[in-house]
Amino acid sequence: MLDIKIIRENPDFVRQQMQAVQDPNAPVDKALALDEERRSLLAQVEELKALRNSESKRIGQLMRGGQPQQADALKAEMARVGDQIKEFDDRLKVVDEELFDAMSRIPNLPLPGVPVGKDDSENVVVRTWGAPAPFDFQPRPHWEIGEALGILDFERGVKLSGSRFYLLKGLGARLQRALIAWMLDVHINEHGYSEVYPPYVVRAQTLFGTGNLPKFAENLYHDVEDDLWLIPTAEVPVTNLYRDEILPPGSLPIYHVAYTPCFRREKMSAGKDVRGIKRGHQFDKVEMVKFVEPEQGEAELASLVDNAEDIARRLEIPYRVVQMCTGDLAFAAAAKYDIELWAPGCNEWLEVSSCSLFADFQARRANIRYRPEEGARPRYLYTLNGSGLALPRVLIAVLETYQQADGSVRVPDVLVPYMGGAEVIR
RNA sequence: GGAGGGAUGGCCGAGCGGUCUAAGGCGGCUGUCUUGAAAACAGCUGUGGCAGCGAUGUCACCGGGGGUUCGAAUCCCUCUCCCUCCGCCA
Repeated sequence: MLDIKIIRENPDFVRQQMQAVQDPNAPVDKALALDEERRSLLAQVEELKALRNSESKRIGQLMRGGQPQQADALKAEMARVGDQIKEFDDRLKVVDEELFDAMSRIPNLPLPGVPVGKDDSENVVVRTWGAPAPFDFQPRPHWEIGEALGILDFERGVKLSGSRFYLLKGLGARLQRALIAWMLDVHINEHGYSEVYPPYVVRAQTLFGTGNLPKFAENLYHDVEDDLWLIPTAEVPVTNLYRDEILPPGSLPIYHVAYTPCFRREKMSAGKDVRGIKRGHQFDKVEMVKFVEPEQGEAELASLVDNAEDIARRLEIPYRVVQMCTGDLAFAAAAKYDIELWAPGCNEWLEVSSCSLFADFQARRANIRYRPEEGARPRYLYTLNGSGLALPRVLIAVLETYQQADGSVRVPDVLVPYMGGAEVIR
């Protein structure tokens, strides 16, 4: 959610930015009109309420002073004022709701440095690390490698849960567990994050705080009986940790890392990426979330991206970093970088991390503030998050990068201690 | 799942229709005293909206929402959460 004051004071700038993010129909002008109506109504109803407050006090005095006639006359008068107040309040409630709805549908403004572009074709590759090692055989895609090794089972996954579910077995399951444990350890021990184990099901209000509801409800699994929702990413519970709080001076920055499964219905991407384990309804992810002071936003984004890249570097898998142009920015993001691992078997770059700076957009929505110093007024903080990294795709990249001519897969050096010493999956 | 009890300011806690502009205490800040500190004493100490350059004014907020009333922390309805006991359970 944007600050209405920004729109009020720079309407032309905001309209122009809506063009840049390819959301020309964002209800900016509607919000402006509602804001004006709201303030006008407020001024009127508050004047009436001030009158009612003072006169009600006087009624009390008259009654105690034994002047019930005067009190009754005043009561009748205030009853009429009360009716007027009710009319204004009813109208104000409607206007408030409409304004909130309009504001909820206006996307974040991109940072000044974000390249302008209409869609993903104008995203910018900002750097590439490593070079694909040459193969002296034809590298195979992970679904072939995994099935041949007996560590991936698609058919039984479908039997249990339907399409887009699969099983990892034996050293495949262990490899994923090793990746999770190792990635968490790197972020905790070397990047300064503290680990969080959050609930995997949350209430609607929590999803609203991160912007997943109401706009993206169709991508979420929903338990109707208890009205709980399965999380689509750890970003949801972790960002909401400090919802409706004012963090005391000295709290920031806060870095959290969490491993959770993620659940997505993927109705919007039906038919895409059906092969392999690239896009399932359930996947695992290690997620980094930061709460920082506004002044540190961009520097924190840079270090967040580097923390994610570090995982790829340590795995010795070539990757590239792509900056989203204005037209491809997510709804809530002010700036966003993706990290893509090279997968030689499927012959494509796999998005394994998405690192975003939200500025105060989420903080405003979730009402997360901090007090810069003792006695100072609370300010909205800045939130950031990034995958570090998303699992099935890292698994794909490992299997395809480390595959050998005989169909076996070498275990990356950093993971061997987490694999009970196993150096090769065969 | 059953029965009962609760939710008030940073914390504890009073308040049960009008001086609530929320008692009192703790904590915090400032000042007096002191070489300094402690103690004592005095004052200050929530969040947000709107109007204003500002001083300031005004409104709202006692778990959330709705209602009764001239007037609600206080009465009524409803939801959420917490606690205690019983049952069940990894």
